[in-house]
Amino acid sequence: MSTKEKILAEALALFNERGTDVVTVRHIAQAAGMSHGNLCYHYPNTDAIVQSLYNQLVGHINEQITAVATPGFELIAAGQLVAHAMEALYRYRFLLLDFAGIMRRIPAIRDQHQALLKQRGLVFRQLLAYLREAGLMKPELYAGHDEHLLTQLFIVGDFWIASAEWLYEGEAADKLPYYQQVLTALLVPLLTEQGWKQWHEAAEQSRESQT
Amino acid sequence: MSTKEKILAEALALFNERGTDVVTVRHIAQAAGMSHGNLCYHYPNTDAIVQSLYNQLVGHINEQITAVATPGFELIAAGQLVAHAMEALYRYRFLLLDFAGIMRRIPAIRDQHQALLKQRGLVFRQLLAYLREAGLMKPELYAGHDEHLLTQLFIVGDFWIASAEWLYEGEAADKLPYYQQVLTALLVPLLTEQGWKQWHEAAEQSRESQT
DNA sequence: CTATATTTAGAACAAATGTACTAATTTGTG
DNA sequence: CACAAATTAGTACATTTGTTCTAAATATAG
Repeated sequence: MSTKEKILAEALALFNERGTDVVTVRHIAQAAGMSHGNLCYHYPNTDAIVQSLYNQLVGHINEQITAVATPGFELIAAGQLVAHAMEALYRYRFLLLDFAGIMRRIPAIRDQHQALLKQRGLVFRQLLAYLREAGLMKPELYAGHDEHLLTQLFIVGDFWIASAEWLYEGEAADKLPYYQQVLTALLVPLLTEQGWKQWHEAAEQSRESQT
Repeated sequence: MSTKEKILAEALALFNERGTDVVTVRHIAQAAGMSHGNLCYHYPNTDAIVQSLYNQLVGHINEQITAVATPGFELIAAGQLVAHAMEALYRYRFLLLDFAGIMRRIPAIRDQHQALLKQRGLVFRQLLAYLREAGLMKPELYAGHDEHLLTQLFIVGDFWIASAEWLYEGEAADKLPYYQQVLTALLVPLLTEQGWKQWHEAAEQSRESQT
């Protein structure tokens, strides 16, 4: 493991445990077993480290998107993608736990994240159109409901982590599957009977693939 | 306005604007036009101020609950209550924007908030039971969906503020009504036809009362 | 091997911060 | 008015932090 990788790994652990606002270059250097002078040679300050970790996360998620992407959209593939994305997000959870502070301090990340969500919005609208075309989803409940649903998906998709960190009371191993269910449960009431059937089949197949 | 009130007011403005992690007793004292020595006489540190502001918020919301509470549950009253609570939450938005940092730093607030959400959970389950008894809401979609819905309501109910702060792109005046719609849209797909009708009437009445 | 570039450790310094303390001022009360 | 309690301003100091700098150590290329 290179020095830079070591720094990022230790910083990630500290950020997740203590929060970006209290972790300093000296803390990270101590955890990584090096002088803080050396650490500042590689990364001038903690913001640069946060930026690198954010890039790592986006890289991981993009990798998974290209790995899972198949010609012809499949509900099962979509489920796997969401599961992988949520795992990655949880490994870098400090980014969303300290969301406001990071967005304020590091404008580059703020701009990137806003762009990311705009792109996600486009993909989601395509997904909705496909599901309706295939007769799997009901038409829009009222004018503007799709927009509301999109916002719900963004909020739950980003901030389930804060809920998981402070309010979840179940088994640790069930945590991520539970919040994946919470997220998909946003769509379930909007499925047609046919969509409901297909969703059940996909859920069973994913359960089989786990065991 | 007493000195303590002045301190709390200035601290609230600074916290909302800059975040709790960068605002110090000296900043607050300067904004309030007093020495930081004096400020520390009233509140030993910023955490004590945050705690007081949290208590203020809970106080405001409880006031509104008792003010709106009427014998026999009314959907209109519930809508007003949600609107008022969201307004109060938005005035104290730093509490939820810096959620993780505050929960970590101030265990008393963490415990209070966890207790608050447990209580909210009980009220919500009663609400669901009432709505189903009155034939306004469909039965549970699948075993465990009520639990998922409750988690969705908690996440959106707390973290719509972060979304509103960084991602909302509409008119500022429409911000709170928009997110109130997003929140209620979690329940709309679960209403029966009768519930749908009553919800429409309530929405019209609230629109009339606004003008 | 040797020279050059890279990496590392540690010192140094200014600025900011939390906290405690003192003395002056104001307020309230008999 | 007198006097005690409270409020307020300002000072002082140890600690932490970001940042820069120097010199030593290590690695790399010719």
